[in-house]
Amino acid sequence: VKFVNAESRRRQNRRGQGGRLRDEIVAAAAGMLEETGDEDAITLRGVARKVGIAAPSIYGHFSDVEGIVAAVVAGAFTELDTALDAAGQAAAADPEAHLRAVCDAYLRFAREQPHRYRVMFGRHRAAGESALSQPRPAEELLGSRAFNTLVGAVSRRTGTEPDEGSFTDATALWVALHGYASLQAAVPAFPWPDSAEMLTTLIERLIRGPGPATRTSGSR
Amino acid sequence: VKFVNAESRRRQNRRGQGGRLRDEIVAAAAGMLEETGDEDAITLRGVARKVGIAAPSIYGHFSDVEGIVAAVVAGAFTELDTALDAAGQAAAADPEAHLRAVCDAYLRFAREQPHRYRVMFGRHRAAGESALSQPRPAEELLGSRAFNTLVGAVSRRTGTEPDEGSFTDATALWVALHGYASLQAAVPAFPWPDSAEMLTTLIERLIRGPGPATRTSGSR
DNA sequence: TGTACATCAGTGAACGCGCGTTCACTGATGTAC
DNA sequence: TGTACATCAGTGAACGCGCGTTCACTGATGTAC
Repeated sequence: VKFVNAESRRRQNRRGQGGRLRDEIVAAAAGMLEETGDEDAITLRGVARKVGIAAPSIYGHFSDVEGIVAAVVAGAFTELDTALDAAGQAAAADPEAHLRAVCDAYLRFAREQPHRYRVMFGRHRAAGESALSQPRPAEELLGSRAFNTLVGAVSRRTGTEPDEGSFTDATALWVALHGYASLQAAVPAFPWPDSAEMLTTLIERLIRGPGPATRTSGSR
Repeated sequence: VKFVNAESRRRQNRRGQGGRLRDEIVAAAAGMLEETGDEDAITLRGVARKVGIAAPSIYGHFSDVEGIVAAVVAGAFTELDTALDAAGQAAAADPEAHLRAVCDAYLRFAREQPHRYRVMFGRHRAAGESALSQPRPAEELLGSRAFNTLVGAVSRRTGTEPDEGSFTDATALWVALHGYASLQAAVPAFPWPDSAEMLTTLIERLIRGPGPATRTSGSR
């Protein structure tokens, strides 16, 4: 009996192509998105042209253009996860600096790749889409690792185990970070505070520090 | 001398058309956007088909499809302004309820017309675009009336005149409202708090109440 | 008041273009004997 | 080791489609005399 199973049926990459062409397609699409600023500039023929292959060659790797965009988005989420982790580890010593570094990395990611960031969160997914029909766990979890990094940073800062409170805090912080990043890109004419100032305001107000959990929140 | 000036050169509407057709075009485009969820479903031929006119008839009112989208966006901003004002006036008595009503109206607008809302703030405008070339004051100020309504509601709540502090507070609140509204639409699988709960959290933490301006903000 | 004329909002046919997709194919790679 | 064959990633030509845009036009409306 030879090594015959589902695993060994996979084709090996020929002459460096195969798996590599797939990556080149995704990279070309990501480049076109960031250069043109328009996700509809990602066309099957356009991508093929940029990669230097014939248009039908795409079909060996993606069944349609939506699949390419999905791969671009998935790659961007992986990069975001990595960026937040790296920033957090670089400032692991001090909980306050740690949280701030993670938030700062989030804003930097959005600022440096505005269009990829926009496509990550700008397309409205249907509510039941991921749950019904095909269970696509990878897609369902997109961004959850980054969010967990944020929850961890928040709970370290508040000096608690990750719990409901740090989840609520991290949600509020995420919402504010996303709002700042996307509005700043969409409405550059607004007199925005710079990101350092904004981060100070948001973290100070949204995240409970360690110690007694009292908070002055208005006179009522 | 007859009444000859720039004003009187304007054509009068023929048989109810003219100005009315322009409105029908914008309404059809807005409907297509909200129905399909895709701003690129707004094509010149598609809009003409929906209105029931020949495609070239559009050119009498818009020079290109981008002009139609711009009109849809401008109309949406006017509606948002109106909605926030109306909600504020309906709850004018109590400053806390007033602010909450304005924020609630903002979230409701985004929830009820998710795609129009997305297009309002989802397209990245170039930084110098509005300032350079053609000065388009109307476009430059899109959304500023709604923001001013928010600043006013915040300063009433904090019991101050609109100043730098209420501007900062309103900015933080806007950022959070936008982030919540757009992320909820983009990532419906996330376990979002409902909007009442989210509003309570955000207003409580981001807006200073009246009275002594002390705030507990962590131990450092 | 009547008539000839100017205006102009909207039409219908036609165009060239880039798109996604299909199809039979090519030719290098890897394998069975 | 050598040879015939199977595999399959990628090709090039061709298609039908919806698009934006042009052009000469139509026909109702309003106006000058």
